[in-house]
Amino acid sequence: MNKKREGKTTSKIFDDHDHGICFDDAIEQIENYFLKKNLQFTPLRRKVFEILIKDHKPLGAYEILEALGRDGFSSSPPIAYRVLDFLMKHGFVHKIQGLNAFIACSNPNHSHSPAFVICRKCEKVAEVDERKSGISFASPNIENFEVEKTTVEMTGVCTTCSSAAIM
Amino acid sequence: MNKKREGKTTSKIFDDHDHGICFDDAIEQIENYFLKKNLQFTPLRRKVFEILIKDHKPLGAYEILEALGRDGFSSSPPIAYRVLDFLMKHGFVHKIQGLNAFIACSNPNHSHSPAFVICRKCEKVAEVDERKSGISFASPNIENFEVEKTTVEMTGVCTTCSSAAIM
DNA sequence: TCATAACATGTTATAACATAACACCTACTT
DNA sequence: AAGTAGGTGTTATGTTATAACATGTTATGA
Repeated sequence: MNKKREGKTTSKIFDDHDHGICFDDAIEQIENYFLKKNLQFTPLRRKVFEILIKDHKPLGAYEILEALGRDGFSSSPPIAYRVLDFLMKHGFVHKIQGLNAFIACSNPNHSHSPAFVICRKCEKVAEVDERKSGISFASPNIENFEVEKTTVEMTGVCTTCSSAAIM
Repeated sequence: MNKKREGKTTSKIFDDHDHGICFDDAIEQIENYFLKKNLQFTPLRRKVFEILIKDHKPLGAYEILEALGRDGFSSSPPIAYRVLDFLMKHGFVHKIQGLNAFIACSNPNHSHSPAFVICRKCEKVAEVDERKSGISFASPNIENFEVEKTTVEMTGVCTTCSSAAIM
């Protein structure tokens, strides 16, 4: 999965991080959140979240179902969609519309209007912070329209892919 | 379809316009473009574009297929998807990811990275101009990542809907 | 003019994504 | 105990999209 670690320039935005820390942090965060809000962090919900945070890339609902099946859970479609809806509602999972796929949230504030950068070659996805990325959205209020949710997805090619291939 | 035209405040962004002018303009524009680029504006392509620009709201591929069928065209799925892909490639149609639907472009410069405002109640969609709307995207270049296409969709409730209903 | 290449459309079948509807179980409440 | 709410399981089906191949049409050039 991480074939290109030797020497090549890598895009900052897709930089690796310590999966161990990332994973543990994320689990702790979600546990605290559920505790505080008096929500059930059931084995199924935990497993779905773990599957997503482990892979750290967007997974289709049916991929998640396969993983669930391998781990002894039921794997009929509603199982995945229900849990995903629930986790999305609380900001721990986001849907990447352009890929019909789901990704664990990597943002500690659980924005409900994240922005994503998607490499159309390796399908890696990065959740970007407004500030850091240089992207900026003006007020979410557009002339009498109340914006509840903003979907922002930037598709292109990451440096690793563009430098590695003949295009 | 346009039940609320009497007196209520309407959201500027969804303001009505002269469909006749809009339609004619759009057809003329696309004709000119195809001519200039030496592309074929075939009856099928024309019809699909007309269906979209007439309705002036996002239509699902299968809705377009029904309309095609009613007008004597073939209505098997690939027909619609192929034409839609073609029209999208040239910027005359956009896909609204959040609705799995397609809409004719209302922007004369055929941006390939438009922004949309979507009312989740009436499902009206407006294509907004960066400048006018107060939305702004910074450079499409994010640290070594070449952005090719940006999807921006803002979902919420328009004034007409929020003032009309009990929510 | 006929071969051919490129493009456009037609058709069948199927893949991929998502939800409706109902059943059952558990935990908590009154 | 009966009632309610939340969570999961299951079957069936609905919706969206594409693969693969067949046929037609137009432009080009030998």
